[in-house]
Amino acid sequence: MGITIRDVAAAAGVSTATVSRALRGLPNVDEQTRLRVQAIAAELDYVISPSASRLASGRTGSIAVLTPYVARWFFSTVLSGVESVLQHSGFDLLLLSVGDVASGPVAPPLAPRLRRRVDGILVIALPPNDKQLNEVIQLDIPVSLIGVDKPGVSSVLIDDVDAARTATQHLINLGHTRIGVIAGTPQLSVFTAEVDRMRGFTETMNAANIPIDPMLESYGYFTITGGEQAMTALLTQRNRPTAVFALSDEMAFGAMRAMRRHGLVPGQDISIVGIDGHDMAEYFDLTTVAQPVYGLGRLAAESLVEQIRHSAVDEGRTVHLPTQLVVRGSTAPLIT
Amino acid sequence: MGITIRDVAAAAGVSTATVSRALRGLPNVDEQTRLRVQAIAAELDYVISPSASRLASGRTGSIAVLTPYVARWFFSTVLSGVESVLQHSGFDLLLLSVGDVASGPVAPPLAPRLRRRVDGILVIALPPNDKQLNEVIQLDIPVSLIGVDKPGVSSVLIDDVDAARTATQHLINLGHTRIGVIAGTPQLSVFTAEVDRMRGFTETMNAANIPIDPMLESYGYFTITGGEQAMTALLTQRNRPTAVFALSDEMAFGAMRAMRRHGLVPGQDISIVGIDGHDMAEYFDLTTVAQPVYGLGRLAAESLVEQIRHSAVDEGRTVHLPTQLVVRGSTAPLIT
DNA sequence: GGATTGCATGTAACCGGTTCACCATCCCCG
DNA sequence: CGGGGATGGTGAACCGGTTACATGCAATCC
Repeated sequence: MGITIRDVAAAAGVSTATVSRALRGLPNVDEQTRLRVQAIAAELDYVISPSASRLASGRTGSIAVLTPYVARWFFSTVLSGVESVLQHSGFDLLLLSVGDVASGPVAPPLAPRLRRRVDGILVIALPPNDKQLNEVIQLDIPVSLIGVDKPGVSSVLIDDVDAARTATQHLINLGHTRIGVIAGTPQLSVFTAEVDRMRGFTETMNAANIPIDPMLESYGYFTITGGEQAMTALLTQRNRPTAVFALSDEMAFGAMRAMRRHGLVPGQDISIVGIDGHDMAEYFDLTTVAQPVYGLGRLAAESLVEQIRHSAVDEGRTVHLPTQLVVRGSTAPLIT
Repeated sequence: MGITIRDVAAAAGVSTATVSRALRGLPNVDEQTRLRVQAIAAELDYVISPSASRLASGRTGSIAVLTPYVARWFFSTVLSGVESVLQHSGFDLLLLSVGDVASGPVAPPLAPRLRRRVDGILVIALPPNDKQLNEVIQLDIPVSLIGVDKPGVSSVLIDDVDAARTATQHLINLGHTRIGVIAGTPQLSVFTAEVDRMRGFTETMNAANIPIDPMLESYGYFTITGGEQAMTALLTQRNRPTAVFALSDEMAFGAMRAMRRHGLVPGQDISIVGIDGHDMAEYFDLTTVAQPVYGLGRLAAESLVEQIRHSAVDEGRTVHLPTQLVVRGSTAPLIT
């Protein structure tokens, strides 16, 4: 039903081979011819058939984005960055949600949904030992990870140790010594970010010769309500912290709410700092170590596209993007 | 390089035609044969080539989702619902962001990115007269809208007039008569939701014989900071409202912040109600008329898939999903 | 001046499925 | 027992591009 390349070729008085070359900007086409072909293609409202092109060339022109959540801030923001790049790259963006938590009881297996279907895969923050992630890596398609690190696979993320160091040092610089921490889970999860952020905290405390009170460690499971409960636990200590480092902004939000419930004003009675640079952090006046989430997505997409275009086997390069301490009202000097 | 249907056919001792039918569950295949073919296909780790299949069949097996924003709550939540359906439907989900605001100065034209490329299109909350939306509708591909209404195009959304009625009536029932409203824009935008919600407000006020004070109408442009400014404007009136209806939850969040800045406690000093059922509404203890955002995405995806499968020309059906008033601490009876 | 090189273009064999026309059985029934 | 239908299966012509190879021709080289 549609216009085919043969129609264009006939109208232009050339062969289909020439049309194909002309429209794709390949060399060895006379500039005059190219212009004529382009003009006729436009006039005929010709659109190349992706299926035919893919079948013949073996390239799919698509990149898959795998994410455990579609609607959560971090993930959707990364996705947004990815999309902004792919939009102009000529690659189609296939969105797949994965992971146990995601929709539906049992997600269909990934391999058939990816093989012969995409030229590259971007994975957002799947734990480095995730079963599905390993499945994807076996596929022998270029893969780039976002927000996690895994040996042998290229990835884009922040230096989480450093980010935690910055946050902790900020509290120390303000004169705090009784510093609580809202971690993720009691037994450090397999997640690199969590492990690294805890390490940054510990290292910095040690370097400053400040004792870490195990009673001031609480767990917020990276959710708002978790953070609220964790802070509540900290507040019921006989000897409260004067400052708290939350491993993520969302947990910090919850913590701030807990403070208010207890009649405390964040930044005034207790200082709190988070990590992430969440959209709402400004609204909450939360001091945070911001990571360029959108930028992570952009950079990962850009480098994957390059990798595919040049079929460069950029295997395993890890790129760290810089973070930035954003000081707001939730942290203040210790009043003695 | 990959295994082709011919390999499977050879191994099973049948023709490619039979393999094709067997694997796709078409009739006229002996059950024994089907099982044998399936077993061999599995054993050979055969994956059908989508490009070849698409080229031959003319079906693309893909659905495009067009959205002006990827990372905003409403849009990403709808997207999540859509994804949860498509994941099990066998359709690939192509994500395209569109609209002026989106990434990049000039978005590439849509038609070439959609024609011959998708079997159906889902559009999230594009204004009904949007240029790109009209462009998409011209394409003669099944289209379903989410969150907006447009004559002749099927759509899934809530009854915005009714939602606003519910919110307003809730305030009236609590005894309030001096009711402010935080609208979107001064000149009602082309957006149906905005127009309808204002209508619901006006109608309900009129029905209750409560005068609408033009001084108590303010504009928040559907953003948090906009809502904050709008509320600030209302608070600087000589005669403050005792209750405020915000057309969206995000504007309500901003409004609540403005209240706190003025030393007022939402629900105690001034009641406020929003519309949306935003994720954070519970956190803010905001009374709201919740819409099933995730469900909108699911339903739209399901009906589009059905439409494509049966090539039913379900032209123009509008489905309204129910909303629910969720009463929280931000609204309370008027204290006289 | 004949051979070589380089460029623009044409020819046609793919890519890997889908599907239509057609055939062979086998069964049922008058 | 012969004809009419199902049923299960085959062969091959597509689908619409891409690309290796061949060709023609003018410019360049020794």
